[in-house]
Amino acid sequence: MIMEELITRKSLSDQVHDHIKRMILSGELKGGERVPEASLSKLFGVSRTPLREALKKLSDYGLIYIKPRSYAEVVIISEEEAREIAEVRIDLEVLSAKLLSRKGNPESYKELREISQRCLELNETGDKASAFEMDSLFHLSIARNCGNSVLYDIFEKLDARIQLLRLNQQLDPASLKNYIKQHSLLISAMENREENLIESILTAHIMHDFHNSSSS
Amino acid sequence: MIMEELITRKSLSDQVHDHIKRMILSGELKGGERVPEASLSKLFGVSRTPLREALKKLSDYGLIYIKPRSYAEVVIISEEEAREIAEVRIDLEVLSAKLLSRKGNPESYKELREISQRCLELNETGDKASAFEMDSLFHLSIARNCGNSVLYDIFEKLDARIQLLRLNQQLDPASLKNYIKQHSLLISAMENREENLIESILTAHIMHDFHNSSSS
DNA sequence: CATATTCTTATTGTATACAAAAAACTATCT
DNA sequence: AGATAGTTTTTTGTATACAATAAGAATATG
Repeated sequence: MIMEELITRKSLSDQVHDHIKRMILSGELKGGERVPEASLSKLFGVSRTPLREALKKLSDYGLIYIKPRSYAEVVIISEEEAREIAEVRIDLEVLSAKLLSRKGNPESYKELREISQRCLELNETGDKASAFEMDSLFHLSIARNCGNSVLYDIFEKLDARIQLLRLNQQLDPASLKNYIKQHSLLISAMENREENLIESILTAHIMHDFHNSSSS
Repeated sequence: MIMEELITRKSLSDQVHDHIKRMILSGELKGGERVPEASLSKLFGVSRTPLREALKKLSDYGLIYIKPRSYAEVVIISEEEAREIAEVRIDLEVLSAKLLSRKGNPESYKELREISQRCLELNETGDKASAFEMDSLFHLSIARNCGNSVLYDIFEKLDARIQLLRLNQQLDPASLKNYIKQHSLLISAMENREENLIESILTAHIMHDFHNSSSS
């Protein structure tokens, strides 16, 4: 993974995309804020061409809204859309988890346990943002290893908006700890190939995330 | 829908995108064929800028593969990926159909019946390509009216590759007629809110499509 | 003959310039 | 004050030019 970044130096477009994405997901760029090509290209020291491509990609990920011929702004996810995202998310993740459990690859479970552990540790240190980032990696890991790359690609895109929704989340470490601990239950259910259990745990887990994300 | 196209004249990027998409889905541009910016921009009489944006979008839809810094070509969907697409497709469509049946909007069923009817008629006249196009509209209509636009957006993207897979399909009108007739069964199941039936009909329907698409 | 190696060409990545459209502002009028 | 019309400014859409890189061809080498 690190190797890849070393050998294939990214295009300016991608670098700028990553940078702006981080700005949005960190809250530095807030919902509704404009994302003008000119000023941002100046800020990054690149021309409008790669910046424009970066904006297009951000819009694909649902992080900005481009109003044609006018301007682009960071999206504000409505209550309704948050509900829709959670609905699709449950569906896709349940499928991923079931597929992964059918494969039954021990390596995958090991990876999941490690991520889950790091998630707990980050929460202990009070770094909520990083803990959530790690939580996303947990869910992405399931999709990545489930044996369906088309599914992964779809979910990876959806994940951007899932992370965006969490920005408003005001959760005390105790509740978050509770949330993270559900990961272990899910892993066990997958290992035992109990598909009904997988579905109920994951649904509850995601709904927990959803209710905290959209409350504020 | 027609209104929209009239009032918002599309950007060159989008026009070019639509044009190339049609070229690919009609078979005019075949899998593996290169899609160079220079020659195509010349062909359409536009500059490389909008053409480049069109290619980027086509790549988002999974219709071309862009090899960074080198060239782009029309994708060839592997057997493995075709399987993955079918797997995700079943999952998303079953969810859409269930959601639609829970809403129970009569208008939606009316629309589905009309599309299905036109689908049959097109097959009668021997216009297989148009019949398939109409079949895509049938499935897209379910997703559009299911009450989850996030789900629709995802499925709409997947549909491009579903259509691409059908290019190799060699199906006699009788088998196709059989396939299209399953639409009515699905509509009934949705109207009666029999979710298990919805799932089994749709799964069989899509697998039918899948097997015929990936056989050649 | 197969395999490196160099050279040429094709193709993309990025910067820049200009035109067109929309947004923001200002002055005016009711 | 609020709406309206006209003007200015901002911002995007597109064309074009140049640089950098990869592909393909020609040439050398074992």
